[in-house]
Amino acid sequence: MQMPLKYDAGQVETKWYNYWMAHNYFHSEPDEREPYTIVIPPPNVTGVLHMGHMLNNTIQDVLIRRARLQGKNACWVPGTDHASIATEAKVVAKLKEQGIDKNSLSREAFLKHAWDWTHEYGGVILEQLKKLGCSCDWDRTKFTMDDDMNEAVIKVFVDLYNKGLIYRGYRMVNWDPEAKTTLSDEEVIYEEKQGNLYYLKYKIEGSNDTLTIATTRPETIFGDTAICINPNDERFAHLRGKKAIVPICNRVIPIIEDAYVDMAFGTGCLKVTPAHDENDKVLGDKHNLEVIDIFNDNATLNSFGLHYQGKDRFVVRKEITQELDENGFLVKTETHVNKVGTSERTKAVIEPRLSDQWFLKMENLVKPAINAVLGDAPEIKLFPKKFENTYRHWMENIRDWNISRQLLWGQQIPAYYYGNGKNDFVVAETKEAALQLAKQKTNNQQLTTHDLKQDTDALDTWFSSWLWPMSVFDGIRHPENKDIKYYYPTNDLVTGPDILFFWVARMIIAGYEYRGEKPFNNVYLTGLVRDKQRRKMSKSLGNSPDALKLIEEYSADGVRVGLLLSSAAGNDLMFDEALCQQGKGFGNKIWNAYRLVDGWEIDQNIPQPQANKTAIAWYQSKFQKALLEIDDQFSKYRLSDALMAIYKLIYDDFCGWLLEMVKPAYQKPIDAVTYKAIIAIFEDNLKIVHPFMPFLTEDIWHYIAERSPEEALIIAKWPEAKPINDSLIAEFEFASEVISGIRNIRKEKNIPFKDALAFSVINYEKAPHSFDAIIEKLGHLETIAYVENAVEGALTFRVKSNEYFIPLKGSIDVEAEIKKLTDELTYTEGFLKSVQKKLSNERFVAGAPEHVLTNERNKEADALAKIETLKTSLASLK
RNA sequence: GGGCAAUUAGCUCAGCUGGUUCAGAGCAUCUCGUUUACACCGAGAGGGUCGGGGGUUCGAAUCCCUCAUUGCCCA
Repeated sequence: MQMPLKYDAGQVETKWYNYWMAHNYFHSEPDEREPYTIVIPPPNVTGVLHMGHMLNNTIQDVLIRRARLQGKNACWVPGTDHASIATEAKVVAKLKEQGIDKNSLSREAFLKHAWDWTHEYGGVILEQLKKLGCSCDWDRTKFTMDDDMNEAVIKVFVDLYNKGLIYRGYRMVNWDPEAKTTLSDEEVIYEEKQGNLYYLKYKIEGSNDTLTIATTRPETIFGDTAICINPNDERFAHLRGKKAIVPICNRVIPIIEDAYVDMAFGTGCLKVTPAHDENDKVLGDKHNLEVIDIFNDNATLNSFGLHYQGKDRFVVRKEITQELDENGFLVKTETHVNKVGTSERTKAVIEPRLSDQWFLKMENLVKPAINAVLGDAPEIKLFPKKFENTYRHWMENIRDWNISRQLLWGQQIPAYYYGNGKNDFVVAETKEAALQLAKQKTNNQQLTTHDLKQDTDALDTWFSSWLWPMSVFDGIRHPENKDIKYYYPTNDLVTGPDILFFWVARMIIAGYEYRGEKPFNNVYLTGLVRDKQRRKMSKSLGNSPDALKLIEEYSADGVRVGLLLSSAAGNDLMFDEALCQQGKGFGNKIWNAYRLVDGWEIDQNIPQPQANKTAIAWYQSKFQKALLEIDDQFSKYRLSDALMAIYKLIYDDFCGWLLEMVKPAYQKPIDAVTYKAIIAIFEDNLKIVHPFMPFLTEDIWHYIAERSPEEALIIAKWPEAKPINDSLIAEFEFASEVISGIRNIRKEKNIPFKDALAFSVINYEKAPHSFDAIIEKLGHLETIAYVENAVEGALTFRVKSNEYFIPLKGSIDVEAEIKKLTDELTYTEGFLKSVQKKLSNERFVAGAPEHVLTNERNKEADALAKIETLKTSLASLK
C-alpha cells in the first residue's frame, strides 16, 4: 500500500481505534492464560479529562498493552464513580440557575435531577479516554451507583454493622448557619481575618485567686466545660486539681492538664469548649468533659446563653465583651489575625458543630493491611517505596472512618428508625428485612413498613470505591463467580499519592476483610501534574491545557510520549508542551524511517554484503541489550526510563546508525537478505514502541504487510530474548569513534562529505576489521590502508593507541598538528600520573576490590600505549 | 507545631548497598551543513567545585552531623 508523505494522526487514530473495537481486542474473558488485570481509578462521572487523568491513564494503557503483547490475558476495567459531594454540588448549582431550591424538592425528585445530570454528562470522560487510545474493556464499564454495585455496598454496610464495626457517634462538622446544612471540608474556604484576642479573668473556686485565658470567641464561654493548662508549665502549678468559675454563668469547671496547650500562646491557659471547637472536642473526649452546645441551628444562642438567648453570635460577642468589661472580667483586648472558615456558597462563617454520624471502627480492620505492605513478607509493593513511610504513619495512627455524609446523592444508609430513641433503629439490606428485625427487636408485631424511617444520610463515596477491585467483578455479591476468581487479585494499581489513604489503603483493608486477599500486587503512585512554574494544574488557576486540543495538535501518541518522557514514579511532572512536540517528532522519525525502507528497490540476485550482515548482527545485539534494560525499567515502574531507552534505541541506533549503514547507494537496489532482516527488525521495533505509541505503530504495521485481524500489532508477540554479542557491540563503539574522528576532521578542515578521503591506520590495538566497510561508507573513504609507519603530510587523530591518517592535498599546518599532539600528550600524561598515584598508594591497593584494581591497571596500560603513539608521531613531525 | 521528602548542566531529571555508567541523559543553547527517509533533519561543541560547612574513609554526589532553602502530608 502506498504510504502518504505525512502522518495524518487524526484520521489514523479514528481508523485504528475503530478497528480495535470492531475486533474486540480489548475485551477479556477468563481463560487458561495468565491474567493481567488493572482496575481504573474511577474518575468522577461528571468530570472532564484533565492532565492528571491523561498521565494516569496513559500509564495504565502502556502497562496493559505491554501485558497484552506479552501474551497475558489483559483486562483493564473502566468506570466512573458518583463523587457524591462534587456531583451534588453541581446539581444544586444547576437547579439554582433554574430557580429551584434543593430543599424544596423531595429526595426522589432531587435524585431524578441528579440522574438526569449523570446521564447527560456521565461517560464523557470515558469517551475522552478513547481519544487517548486507552484499551479498556468497555463491555465491563462500571459505575459506583449501578444497581449491582449499590447492592454490594449495602451488603457490606450491613455485614460490618452486624460484626459490630459500625456505630453512631458524635463528630464535629462544618455547619453553615445560613444554609443550615453541613459542608464538606472542600466547601469551606479559610480566610485570614482581623479579629480580637480577649483576655478574660476566671475566679478560682474557694480562693481569691484568678486565672486569665485568651480567647477569640468570648461568646462561647457559656459552653466552657474546663480550663486546660500545660503540665510542664510551672507558672500554673498552683492551679493543679483546682476548679475555676466561668464568668456570668458562674459554672464551676475543672482545671485539667494536657501537653496540647501551647505555653507560648496567649496566657498559657486555655478554655475548653468541646461543643464548638474541633481541638477542644478531642481534649474533651480525652478528659471526659461535659459537652454543652450553646447554639441554635442558625447560630443564635440557645437557653445556655441565658439573657443572650435568641441573639446572633456576633451580636453577642460585642455585648458580652461589654458586660465582661463592666464586671471586671475583661483584662485586655489585643488585635489578632486568625483563619476563619467561611462557606464557599453563602460566605457565612462556618460554625463547628457536633452532629450524629456513622463511623467504622478501624483498629482491627487495619491490621492485615499494615502487614500486607509493611510486614516481613510484604504482599503489596508501593512504587516509589518512599510512600511506605507515609502509609505507615497514617495506618498506625488511624482514626475511625466517618462514613456518613449529609447528602442525597449516594447510597442511602440502610438504617431504619422505628422510634425516636437513639437506639430505635435496625440495619438491614431491604426495608422488608428491616421490618422483620424491628418486629423482633420491639416485640411489636403491629409494625409496618410505614412505621420505618430510613436514615437520610448517604454513604461516603469512598465507601463504594473501597470495594471497587472486588465489586467490578461482582465479587461481593457472588464471591465464587468465575470472573472474581480469575481476575482477583489484580496486578497493578496506578493512582495519585493524594488518595493513598482515602482510597488505596481502604481497598487493601476491604480486600483482606472480604476476600482474605490483597486487591493488587503493586501500587504505582504517579506525581501531580504541574505547570512550568511548578503550580499545580487546576481548573481555578486555568493553567491546565485542554487535553483534547493537545491530542489534536500533537497526536495522541505524541501526547502520551510527552507525558511519559518526564514522569519518574512519584515525582511531580512539570508539564511542558514542548515534550509533546518531542513525542510528535519521534513519531515523525519512525514514520519517515519506514518511508525510507519502503522505498527501497529489492534485488533478489545480489548477495548480501558482509558489512550489512555485520550491521544487522550488531543492531540485533543492541536491541537485545535494550530489551533487557526495558524489562528491568518496567519491573521498577520506571516507564520514563523505559521509554527513553526505546527512544534512544530507535532514534540513534536504528535510524542514526543502522539505516545509514545498510542504506543502498543512490538509485541502487538493496539485497533481499538485508531487506528481509531490516523488516524483521522494524517489526520488533514497532512492538516495543507500541505500548507508548499505539496508533502510529499499528498503522505502519499494516503498511509493512497485509495483515488479518489475528495478525494485528496490538495482539502481536513481544520480541523474544536472544543472546547478546557483547564484543560486536564493543567493536562498533570503537568504529563509531573512528567515524567521529573522521567527521571532526572534515568539519575542522571544511571538507565536504561528497569528497572521498584517503585513509590510513597504524593498528597498534590490533582492532578487528569487521566494521571497516562501514567506516569506509559512513566516513566516505576511498579505502582503509593498514600501514606500519606514520603517513607524512597527513592530518591525524587517535582512538585509544591507534593512529589514523588523512593525507591532504596541499600543505598541512605542521605547527598546528604539533600543538594538537602536544596537548593530547600533556593531558594523557597528567591522567597517567593520577592513575599511578592511586596505584602507588599502598592502602588503596590493599583496600580496593580486585575489579577496581584491574580497571586502574588497564587505564595505566592504555595511557602508556597512547603516550607511546603520541611520542612517535611528534618525533616524525619534527 | 509534628512527620516525610528533596536540593546534581539554562530546564526536567537519572545516578541502587561508598571505587567502570562517577560526574550522566533528554530538552534547550551555540557552530557548521538543504548528502536523494525525515529541517518535526544531520554532524559537532560548550556547559556542573553534585545547596553551604564540617566529619568518617586510601577513596564521598553516594554514609554521618549541622545549617540554609523548597515541597508534601497531618494538626
